[in-house]
Amino acid sequence: MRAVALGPCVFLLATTTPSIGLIFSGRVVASTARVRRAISCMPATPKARVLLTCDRTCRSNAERDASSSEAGNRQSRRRKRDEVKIATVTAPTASDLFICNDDKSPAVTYRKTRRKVEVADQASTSSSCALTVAASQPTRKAKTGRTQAPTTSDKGVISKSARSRREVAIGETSSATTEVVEGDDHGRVPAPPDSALNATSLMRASTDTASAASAVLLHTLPKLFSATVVHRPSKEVKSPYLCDIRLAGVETLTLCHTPSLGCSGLVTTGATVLVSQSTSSTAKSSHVLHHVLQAEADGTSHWVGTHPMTANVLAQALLEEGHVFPSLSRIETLRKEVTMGNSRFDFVATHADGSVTVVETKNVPVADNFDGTKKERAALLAACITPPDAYHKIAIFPDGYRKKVSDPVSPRALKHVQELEAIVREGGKRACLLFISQRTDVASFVVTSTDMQYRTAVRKAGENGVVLKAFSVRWDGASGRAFLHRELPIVWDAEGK
DNA sequence: CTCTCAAAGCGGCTTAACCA
DNA sequence: TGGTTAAGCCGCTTTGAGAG
Repeated sequence: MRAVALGPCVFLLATTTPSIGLIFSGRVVASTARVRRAISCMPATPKARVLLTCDRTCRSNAERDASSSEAGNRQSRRRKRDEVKIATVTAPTASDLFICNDDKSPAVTYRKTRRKVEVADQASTSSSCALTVAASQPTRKAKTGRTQAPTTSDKGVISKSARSRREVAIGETSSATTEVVEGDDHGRVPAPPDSALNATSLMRASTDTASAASAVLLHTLPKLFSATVVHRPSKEVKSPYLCDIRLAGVETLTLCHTPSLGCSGLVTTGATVLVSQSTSSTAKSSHVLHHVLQAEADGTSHWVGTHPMTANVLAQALLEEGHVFPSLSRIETLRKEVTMGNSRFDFVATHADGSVTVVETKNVPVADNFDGTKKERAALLAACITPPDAYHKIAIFPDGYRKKVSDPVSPRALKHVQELEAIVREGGKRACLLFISQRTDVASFVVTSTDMQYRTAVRKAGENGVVLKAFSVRWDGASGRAFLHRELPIVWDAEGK
């Protein structure tokens, strides 16, 4: 295959045999992996059109699944993957294999680069339609897409980011259809007029996009809907991963997936939340919970991101944009979910100078004015200690349920730290523990003193060379946009060191 | 009190199967 | 035989129920 000679052109990716191929000028010339490599060889191409489709004559995955024992979830996921897909990519990279479009929804989102692709001329046929790229908020429908299955040649490899998300943020227009909750620099939003927190009242249209435009956009979620948690776990399905919510303006209860479960007490009865519609046809719930509104004593409130997977997406963006390692050479490739030793680490970054950094990300949803046990807090209150500034809380990790006080909150997290330290000790690689707090009311980060096993392990790892970083992220309410807020200092003692 | 199990959803990895 | 994909497995996340 003459990959380099392809130039700006129309790619047609189609399954002809059970293999997926690249059709160029109507002829199958390559398989998926070769397409990836072909695209990676075209850095000078300003724009290419990509059509992912499926030859219905071949035996589909759905048919295979129907005859297998595992017919449920995967069958649906693969059926989606087999649907016709149309997309265009600007300055294509190896990771720009596009996904999922159908004739009802012209919008396409590629999950890893989070770009939205729109069909400019909907009247066009699939083989000749003109397509344009728009860096704006993906639609809910677009999220249904999935990437093509990774090939053995380049599993999990994400190419260097094609362009800065900062540029994307600046280039955004006001075309987004969802209403926006604009907060101040702390991400605070004003309290509603009545005492009951009503997210709908907070979702006023934005009149000032300047602050958002100058910020570093890290991620954009699909359209979000306001709701209130009624039961968790759900009364209908007794899984801790599901809750009953009441969507704004809807009387009946709706089943919602809560991937972070109770999120240390944040997602509880009465909580105001933002949810997206589930895109899985096999999911038991129709919606997925993303943010919870945390009220402050002074009447303001903050959106707190609770979705643990989003923390990884945010971490990826921070890594790719050079915010985590500003003094190191840029990251060339970023592999996700890489198994090393007995653990699987979130990212392995290869820098331009050939050095390698192993990164483990932790979502830090919890923040408080005080890090300690309930007993210690009661003692402080009894001593009439003045409450600290509500907007200078500490992001605290970990904070979770445990059976025994002597147990670590998260044995896995402890294992990860110890293995990161081992990686540094072996030499040849850098290791980093990256904490992501999806809230803006925090001024610093601590590893909780209520889990001394983990705290000691992290501190020891840091002393032995593991890079410890913490960032806070500002969520723009219902617009679903996440911006870098600040890097948080990691505090170990009362002197702030 | 302690331990085990299960719950939903996502996505990477391994192995088997298939095709040119 | 080499290349590629499908199928299945597993890790990850937190909490509550039930058994011993």
